[in-house]
Amino acid sequence: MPRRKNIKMQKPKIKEVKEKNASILFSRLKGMKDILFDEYKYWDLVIKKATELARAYGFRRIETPVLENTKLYERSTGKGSDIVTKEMYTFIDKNGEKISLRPEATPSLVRAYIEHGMFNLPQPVKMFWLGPIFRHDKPQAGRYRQATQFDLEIFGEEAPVADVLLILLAYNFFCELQVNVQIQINSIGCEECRKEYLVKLLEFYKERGRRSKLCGDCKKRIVKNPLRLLDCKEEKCLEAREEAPQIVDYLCDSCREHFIKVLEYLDELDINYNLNPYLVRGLDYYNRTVFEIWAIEEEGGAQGKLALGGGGRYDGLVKYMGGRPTPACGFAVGIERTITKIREKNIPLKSEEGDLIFLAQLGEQARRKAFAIFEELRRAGFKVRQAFTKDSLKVQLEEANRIGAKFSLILGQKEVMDGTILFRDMDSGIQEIVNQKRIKEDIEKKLNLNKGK
RNA sequence: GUGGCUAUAGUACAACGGUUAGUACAUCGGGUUGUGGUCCCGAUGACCUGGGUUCGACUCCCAGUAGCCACCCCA
Repeated sequence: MPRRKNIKMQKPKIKEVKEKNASILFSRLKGMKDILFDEYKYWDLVIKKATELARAYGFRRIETPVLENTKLYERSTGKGSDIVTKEMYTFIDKNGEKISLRPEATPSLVRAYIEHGMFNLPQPVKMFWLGPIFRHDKPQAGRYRQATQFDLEIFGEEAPVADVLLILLAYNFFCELQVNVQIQINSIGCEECRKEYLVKLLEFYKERGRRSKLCGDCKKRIVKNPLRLLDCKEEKCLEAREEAPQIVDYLCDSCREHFIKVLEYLDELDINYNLNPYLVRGLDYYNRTVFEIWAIEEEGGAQGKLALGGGGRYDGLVKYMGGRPTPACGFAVGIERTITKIREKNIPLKSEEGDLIFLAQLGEQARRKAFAIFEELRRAGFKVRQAFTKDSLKVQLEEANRIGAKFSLILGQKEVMDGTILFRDMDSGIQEIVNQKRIKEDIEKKLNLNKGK
């Protein structure tokens, strides 16, 4: 027993599982998830939709390494952000370099834009990205330590259309997957107007002792990151917030104009949005337009403002990261959360597979022959399935039934002898004997007949 | 980091302070030797770990661990 204690202390993540023969198995790490067979149909659907839409809007795919230098995130995501201070998987590489598993996509994409001289490409550069991100957060509903994001970025376009294009794409993504969402949108202005606003905001909180009524966190925020005061969900803070000045009233002329344009487009496109003066985002690099995509609760679900995606404009980041001054904006969608929503709605998914044909065999000789037939049919483009590891016909037909095969081809000793094969209709159970040479033509004919029904 | 709830076969759930811990689905095998979907029969398979209370704990208590959920934050 003391032996086990030692193991536990050295490798706290390894969980022992008792088994008959006392072998040790390893279980998943906290917050990590296996995607099993049945769930994959949702992934296929969502990823296909994401890729299709991104291409339709002129975005091109890019992938970046899972590991990056930690400094990349410290500089872009922000040294003060929660992501960098407490959620990153960071460790020292064998060569002494401090590296991190990517907690989000944007920094890598900014890096790639600069590193590959993409400012020499025709602007704007529109890219999409699909892959895992890692955050050492405490897992709960819709939150994993490894999550998958669908991310889009537009570099080199200052016009409000770029913001709108992203929102439109995101919105369509969810609509077409039949997930009801609402866009939450706000503008947090540029450095100039935000500065002015923050002065007003602080004044407001100092008045009438409002400050003393805030929750502990907010008392810290007031010094460190006052914008986030608007974000707090504590009741007393919500109360104080009610009469607080709103940033939209303090935007400078160009920021206001930009924001109004965005909203005008959204109105015209009939996108369901909510102008949310309290929406600010946690990452340091945003300016002007910020938005989140919230799932609309189906029924009675009082709370649950689960963000399915979020993004905004970050005009200063590329320059800050060492590139040329380049306006940019982007957004990310959480794939796992999207899938959760789709599953909640119980929308029946059509299976991607078409008409399946099952090839059964009986006896060693038949099995050899069946291999050849299988290859021939497969190469001809038929969707043939088999269970060559099984001997009994009963088991094979069970399998055929399980996968929903339209027809089964049965090849036994007798059929091998006289060059025929049995053709069984799985719905009716009617069988006929067919010449092996005519299999393909016959399948074709039957499948067509079947469609006619 | 803070708080709440839970812990029984692969999955979903039961039960009990005491002797063979049930049920459903799944899995495997059978219902005469070459025929699936229904039905019938059978088999495999579980009490998170440690301590305490007790004559006796899967059951009660405590701790640990894990999972779920909420806060925080976010996708």
